[in-house]
Amino acid sequence: MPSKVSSSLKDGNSPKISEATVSRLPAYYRALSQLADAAQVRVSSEELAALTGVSSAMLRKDLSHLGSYGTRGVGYEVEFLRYQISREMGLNHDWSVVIVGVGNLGRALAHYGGFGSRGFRVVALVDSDQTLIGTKVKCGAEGKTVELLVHALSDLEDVIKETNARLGVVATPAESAQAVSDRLVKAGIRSILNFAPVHLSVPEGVDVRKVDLASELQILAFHEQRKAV
Amino acid sequence: MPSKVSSSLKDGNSPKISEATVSRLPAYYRALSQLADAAQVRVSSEELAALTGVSSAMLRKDLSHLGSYGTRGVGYEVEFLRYQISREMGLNHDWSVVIVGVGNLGRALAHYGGFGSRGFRVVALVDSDQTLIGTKVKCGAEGKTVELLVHALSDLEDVIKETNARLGVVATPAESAQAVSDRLVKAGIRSILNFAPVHLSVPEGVDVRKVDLASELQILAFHEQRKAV
DNA sequence: GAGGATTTGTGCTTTTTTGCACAAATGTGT
DNA sequence: ACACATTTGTGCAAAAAAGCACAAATCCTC
Repeated sequence: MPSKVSSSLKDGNSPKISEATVSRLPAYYRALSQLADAAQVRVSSEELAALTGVSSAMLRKDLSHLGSYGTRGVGYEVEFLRYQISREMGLNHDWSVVIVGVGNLGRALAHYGGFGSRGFRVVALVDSDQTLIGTKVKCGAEGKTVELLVHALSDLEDVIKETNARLGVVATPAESAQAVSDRLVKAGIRSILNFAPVHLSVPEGVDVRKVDLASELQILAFHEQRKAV
Repeated sequence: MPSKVSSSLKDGNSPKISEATVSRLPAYYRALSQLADAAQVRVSSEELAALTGVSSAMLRKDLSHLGSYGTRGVGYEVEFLRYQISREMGLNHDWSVVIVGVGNLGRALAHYGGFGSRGFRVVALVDSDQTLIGTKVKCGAEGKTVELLVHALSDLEDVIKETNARLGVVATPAESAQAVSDRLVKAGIRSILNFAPVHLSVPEGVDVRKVDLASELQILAFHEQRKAV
């Protein structure tokens, strides 16, 4: 409990880390994991920057916001830095994820191995399609697959309560996304990853990140068109 | 048709439109399509901003970069503005997409209906898995599904040449992503959408956009952790 | 056709993000 | 123990993005 004077910043122990930095931390974390797998002990800002596609100066500044974890003239200890980032981002414990919408995308997400290996566990699948409810879907990558029952959308609140899910993934059609989002929020979810191509309005205090596949292609198309002389 | 002098900007017809603006245009486009479907004729910056989750001032400034397509005191003509954006982004003609990697994610992307309806056509599937090569995979949403043959990775260059694909999607495991990217570039692809959790290095002139599902969850987890008091 | 109500387009300010350059700190070799 | 080669951490400058506020333009009513 922070009882100290909160300097001039928000609260006691969150030194306010910029959004741009936060969005790059996962890339650093991934690269460090890769280096650790290769049994590399130390890494320089230059090398880590190259692996993640940022400038070394930016990397150093980003990391400096977490603390002074490097050694001048030497570099960073791979394992130590990786741990510090994971701690800062709350990846030292698993996060439970509920996926709403078990269509093609929802199933692909459930299967996706990248989650499990990076601190996330899909604990529940929900859909409104009567032909899907009650069926079982394989979750997780090769290592440890689990079969999960598809629950009815009407049971959403109970499912969230029972599984203690903290993160919600919306993989429904655009039409139902806002309604699903509302129910997720009502059930206590305050962090949502939205794959539906609509903007979700949520109350203050709830975070939404949007992944819009078609938008990404459109942005590429825009630049591609400019290239053609 | 505005044939007037192009003010004092860069070159003849590319008035340099900021990256932040470009990244928001797809959202405007989608919202306008939605309004058009609902047969709405006019829209104010306030309304369109609400639909897309930006401030009305920012929306107006974004649109002003494309040209002066609104009418003061009235708003914007939905269809007209939609057309202007689609033209600016090159969505008035279809873009051919080749997907490399036909795993869970690749298949989900192939199925994904959002592409077809927004100017993109998946024209080729490629994989290195011998058990997949030669099989057929359904592409596109309900409306018009097409079955596509999965080609061998070794035929990548030919496939791209024959299908005239301009956009490449990398949906392979992290290990093979860089090699695939290199070959896409060598085959003439200059716009890549990367779903593999690695940074792709590409030569000057090639654009890469990255979609990292686990990263998105990690960013949410970071904020979620800060919420918990 | 004049006045009032809207709503866009944009100059200016503030904030955020990136980039540069170098001092401070560490290790090394003699 | 001392000069030297590295490499981090960071103050400051530049650039990009976001936000504010209001003049300009349009429509509507009487």
